[in-house]
Amino acid sequence: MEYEQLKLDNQLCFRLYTAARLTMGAYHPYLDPLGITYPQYLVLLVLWEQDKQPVNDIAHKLFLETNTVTPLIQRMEKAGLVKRTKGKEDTRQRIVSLTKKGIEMREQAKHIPECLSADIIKNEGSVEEISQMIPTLDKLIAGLKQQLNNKQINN
Amino acid sequence: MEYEQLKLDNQLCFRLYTAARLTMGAYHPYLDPLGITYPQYLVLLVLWEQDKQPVNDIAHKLFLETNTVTPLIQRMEKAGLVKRTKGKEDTRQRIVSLTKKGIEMREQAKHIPECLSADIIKNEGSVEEISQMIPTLDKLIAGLKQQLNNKQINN
DNA sequence: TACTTTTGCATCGTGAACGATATAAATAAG
DNA sequence: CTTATTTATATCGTTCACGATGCAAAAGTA
Repeated sequence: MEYEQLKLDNQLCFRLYTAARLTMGAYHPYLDPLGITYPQYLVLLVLWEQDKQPVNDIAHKLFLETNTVTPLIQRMEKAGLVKRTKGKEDTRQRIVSLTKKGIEMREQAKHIPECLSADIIKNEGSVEEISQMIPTLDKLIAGLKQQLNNKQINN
Repeated sequence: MEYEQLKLDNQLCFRLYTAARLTMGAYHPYLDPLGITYPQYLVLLVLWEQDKQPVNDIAHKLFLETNTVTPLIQRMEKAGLVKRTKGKEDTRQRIVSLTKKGIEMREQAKHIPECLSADIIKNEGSVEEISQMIPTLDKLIAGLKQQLNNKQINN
C-alpha cells in the first residue's frame, strides 16, 4: 500500500482537469456556430459585463497571464470581434473594446448557459448537486491564487 | 437582467477550468525537479498501476484522444521514461512500458500527493470539503463522457 | 533632473489538446 | 478469398497556457 496515494482514482486534480476539458467540449456545439473558442467566449463574457478594458484587467479576471491573453485577443481582433486602442492616461495599456459584431454576439450567446444546464441535466441529473461545488471551487481557486502570489513575492 | 446568466460569476465551467489550471500549477514545484509535466505525470500514474499498456488504453483511462497521447508519449520516450514496442497479437498496437528511469521515478514521486494535500490545507483549510466534490465530479465526468459517446455514434 | 525600478504588453519557444486526415493492420461482409 | 469496414496509431494545423525574455512607458528614488 506504499504507493496507494499515487493511484489515479485518488487524485482530485485529475478530476478537475478532466471535468474542465469535457465541460469545455460540451460548449463546442454552441460556440462553433459563432466561430469562437471557449477562452474567447470567456473574454467576451468579461467585455459584455464591462466594455473597454485593458488587457491586464481581462487577464486578471480570468486568472490568466497576459502572454496568454494577448495573442488570444489578437486572434479575436483578426476575427473582427474586438478592437484595441492605446490607453489615454497610460499609453502602455491596450484598451480592448467590442466591435459591433462583438456586441451583437451577446444576443446569439444569450441562451448558451441554459443550454448547457439542460445538457448536464439530461445526462448527469441534478444541476443542484453540481452547483453546490461552486463555493468550494471558489475557495480552492482563491487559496491557490494566494499561494501563487506568495511565491512570486519570494522571487 | 436579460443577460444575467452570461455573467462570469455564474459559470461553473469557468471555475472548473480555473481550478484545474491553478491546481496543475501547484504541482510545478514537485514535477519540475523530476523533469516532467502534469500530463506526463498522469501517464506515469497509469503505467505505475499497470505496466505495458497500448496507447489506446492509456488515452482511455485519461479521457484523452490518442492524438494527444501519442506525441506526449513520444516526448516521454525521448526523455528516457518509457519505451514503445509493437504489439505481438495485434501489430497495430504500440505497447508502452516503463524504463528503469520511469520505474525509479515512482519512488521520487511517492510523496507528491501528500505534499499537495498539505499545500491545499495551508491555504484553503479543509481537504475534506474539497474531497466531497469527488463523487459529484465523477458523476459529471461520466455524464459528459456519455454525451460525447452518443454524439460520435450519430456521426 | 537623472537614474533605477516597476509595470503593461508583446514575442518566442515548448508542451499540451483536439479536429481532420492518413495509413496500415485486423476484422467483417460478400 | 476478395472487398469493405473498422480499429490503432500517427501526422498536421490551430489554439491555448505559460515560463522566459524584451521593450517602452510610468513611477519611484537620489
